[in-house]
Amino acid sequence: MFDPLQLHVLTEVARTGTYTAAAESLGYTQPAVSYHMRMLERAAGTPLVTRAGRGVRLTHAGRALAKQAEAVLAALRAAEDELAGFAAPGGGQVHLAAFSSGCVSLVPAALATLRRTDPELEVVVTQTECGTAHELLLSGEIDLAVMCDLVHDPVAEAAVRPDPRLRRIPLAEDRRCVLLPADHPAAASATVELAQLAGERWVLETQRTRFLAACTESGFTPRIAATTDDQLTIHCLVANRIGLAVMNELGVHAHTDPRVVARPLRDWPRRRIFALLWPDTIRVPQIRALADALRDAAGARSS
Amino acid sequence: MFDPLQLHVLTEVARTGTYTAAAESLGYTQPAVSYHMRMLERAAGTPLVTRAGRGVRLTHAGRALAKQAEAVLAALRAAEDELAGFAAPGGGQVHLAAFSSGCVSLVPAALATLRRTDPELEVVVTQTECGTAHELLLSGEIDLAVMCDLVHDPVAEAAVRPDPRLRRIPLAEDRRCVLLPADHPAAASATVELAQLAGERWVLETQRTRFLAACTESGFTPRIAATTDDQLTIHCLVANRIGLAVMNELGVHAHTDPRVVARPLRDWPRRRIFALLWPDTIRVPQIRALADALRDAAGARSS
DNA sequence: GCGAATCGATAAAGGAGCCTTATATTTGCT
DNA sequence: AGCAAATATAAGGCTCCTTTATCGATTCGC
Repeated sequence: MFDPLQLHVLTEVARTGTYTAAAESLGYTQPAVSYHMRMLERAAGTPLVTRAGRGVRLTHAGRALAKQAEAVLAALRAAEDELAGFAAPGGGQVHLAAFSSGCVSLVPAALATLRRTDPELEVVVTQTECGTAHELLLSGEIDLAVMCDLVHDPVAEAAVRPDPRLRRIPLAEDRRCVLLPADHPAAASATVELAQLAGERWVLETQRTRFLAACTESGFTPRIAATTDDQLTIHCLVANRIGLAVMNELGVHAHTDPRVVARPLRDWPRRRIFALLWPDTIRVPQIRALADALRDAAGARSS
Repeated sequence: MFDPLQLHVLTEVARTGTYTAAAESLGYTQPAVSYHMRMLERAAGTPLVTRAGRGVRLTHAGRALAKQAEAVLAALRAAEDELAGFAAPGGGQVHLAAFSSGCVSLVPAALATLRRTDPELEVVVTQTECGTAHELLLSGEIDLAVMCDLVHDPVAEAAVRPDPRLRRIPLAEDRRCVLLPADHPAAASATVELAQLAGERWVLETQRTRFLAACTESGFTPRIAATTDDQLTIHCLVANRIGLAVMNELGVHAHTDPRVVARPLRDWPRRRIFALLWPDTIRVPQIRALADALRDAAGARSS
């Protein structure tokens, strides 16, 4: 395998026509060029230059190799150019996957922070379920996953047990909230209890087994006013007093209607939000910056 | 500039997934791979791998660089492949230019020799006048020129005065011959004198000033039977007794008709045939082989 | 033609880089 | 918990690279 440094020397010799000029152009001394050309000729197995009066002439083999050398050096420059994007302080790419609620709250906040601190950093965001985010992290397609686990939820808990080799960065705890009109009596207290709201009408998502079970535990059966899975629709229905709703705390902040407030449910299992990554990748500045921004975003939200 | 050895290490790490396997594949020890990857990361300015349990994982920068590394290594392999043709013992190319008479005599003989001694060597032959061959040699487009100078010919001598930096390899001395039927009385002697042939009819080339002047010196004016510049036509005309002809010794051997013989003219200026090349290029095996073959061909012809 | 200047070749010495052996540390599997 | 496997680190030895100094060859100007 040819040494690209020597190939560079060859191209300079070809360009300038003398060893001395090539040496000056390369910042070397003339004997260094002489040495490298000799080594290159030994590697090539054939003379590459011949003395011609004061300077040197390239042989046919020398001209052919010089031409190939240009291609090699161009490929090396291309590699350097591409890596310059990664190595640039604050630049580069980082790949992130997050579940839906995280995408509308933590991720935008973190990206807003990064826009100030690392304006050149490009974050590639993918919205997926927690299970596929975990897969993507294992396969290396993403650098960081924002996930959640549902404490005491036997179904979901089995799905998102993270690989023990991965590192968790706790971000926030997500409380289940009741969405209710701002002038509702229960809005007066900081938290609410399900039993207080036994007589209300409800706007529910399709996935409602946990909620119904909790109502049963509290001794009532909820009256259903509407069913929708769209978070924004739920907000509007509550604002127009169609009924109350339950929603994850993270989703609450995505849409702020003055007529609607959210009050956490007391004694409800909390959802833990955390980032997941390979332990050593925190050394990569881009990943570190994103992880820090996520932590900041979560901290600002919880305060 | 990245070290291609380290880029090779990177591609092997990417392929195998572990340093140990990459080291074995490369014939190194594991610490050597570890060292090179560390150096490569320092050159790249960003982490390229992260530990993932027992093995390592490439970062996005690492994967990008590995991809570029493939291109660099491919370019290096291409350079090696191309040079293999030049470095192969006996293979490669050599570029030659020769004047017309040389092309039909010395060059074919030399190439026949090379076909035996260096069957893989490719000789690129260009037929040019001596002046342009000299130019091509100076510009480096050819490696070797077969030329002639006309002793005592003031016109031609000025045109082909070779650059003093070039080296001459004498090949042969070319005598001017008379072409005559085999049963002609003058064919009995080894050489002929122009005065013997005062009564003959002649087949002449367009360029005939030298010959006419010589006839005048010998005291007669030749009778012209035909005029042509084609060497083969001249041969045929002589064979069919249309007339006699004068021809350079080199051209005589291009066509052997049993009815025709050539006899050198006495007291006629000789043409010196020589090869011209840059002094150091004789180190190149291909050029050396061709020069030797030309010398052999000239020696065999003169004997 | 002859001397000065320029260019390449070579030798020796100092230093940097690279590979190895040996050992420690981390991780995964049973 | 303990063994196996993989990476990280340290130190030694060897090679390669660059420089300084000098010589030989060639060119160009007077």
